[in-house]
Amino acid sequence: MGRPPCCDKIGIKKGPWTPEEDIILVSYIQEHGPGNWRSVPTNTGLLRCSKSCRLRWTNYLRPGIKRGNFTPHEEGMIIHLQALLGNKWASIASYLPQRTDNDIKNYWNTHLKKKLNKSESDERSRSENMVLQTSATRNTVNHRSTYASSTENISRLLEGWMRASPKTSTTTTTFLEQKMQNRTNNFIDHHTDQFPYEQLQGSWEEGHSKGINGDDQGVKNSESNNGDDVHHEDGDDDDDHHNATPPLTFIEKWLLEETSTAGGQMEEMSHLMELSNML
DNA sequence: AAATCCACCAACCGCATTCCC
DNA sequence: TGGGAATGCGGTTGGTGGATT
Repeated sequence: MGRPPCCDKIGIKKGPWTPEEDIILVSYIQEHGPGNWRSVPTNTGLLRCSKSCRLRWTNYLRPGIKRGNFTPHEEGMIIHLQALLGNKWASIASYLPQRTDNDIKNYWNTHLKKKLNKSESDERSRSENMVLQTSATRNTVNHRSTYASSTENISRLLEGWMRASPKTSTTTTTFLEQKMQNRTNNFIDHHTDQFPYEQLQGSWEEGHSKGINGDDQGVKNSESNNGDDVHHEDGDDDDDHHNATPPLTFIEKWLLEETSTAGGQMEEMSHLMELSNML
């Protein structure tokens, strides 16, 4: 709207944050809590715009952030969720509470996209041969949306991932992560070759039309991680959205169903309901 | 050992949305 | 209710370090 970017102001510093700046920002947030970012530069004397402060906090300094390599389970989650939600990184990040949207986005752009492209091109060359041989199957394939075709490739990719992936992870630590891992394992174990994409798509589109989709409607972005080490961001309007208990999205329902059919215990269900409330 | 290439990721930019007066 | 300001989000860039030539 013609508004000059806040970081264009004279005297505003750009570039990598120094440890000193980090310390100033962290100690300020420890005292005042996150939120009200516009007051941060003025109150701390940091030569950074409010936006930059917020970004530094949410993507780097915030407690509970897990850094380093993504586990195969996390990778699988991202692939699934990207197929379902598209490039809604904030929404995807809400399902991987220890990862930031920026982290996930970077990982997708640098690793997963390449993998998928490769598997897609492999598949294309394979399917070209198939098409020549079996024209009878062509119609059903052509009637599928791009959504379906892309998820098929994802499913194939996951097939490889499943086989390579250990059943127990030594890197996951939290209850939440373990639950996610179980969900993913159960899903992979039972449905890799028969994932109901068409069904999903239908329900998803239904959800869309009812307003389940959207950045903040169906999938709430959770800034709260595993509770213990997280300062909840109070005072920020957006956090009100985050605090609200969201309705179960289709994805959550699907994950719950997967778990219940694989395990089915009530205890498990209640844990997952808890998780659903957390998200 | 130096130059070049490449992958990774922190940080920035700009648009969209939400808030507040 | 409208408009300006603040905030959130996704795309993109640029610096850095490791690998390769």
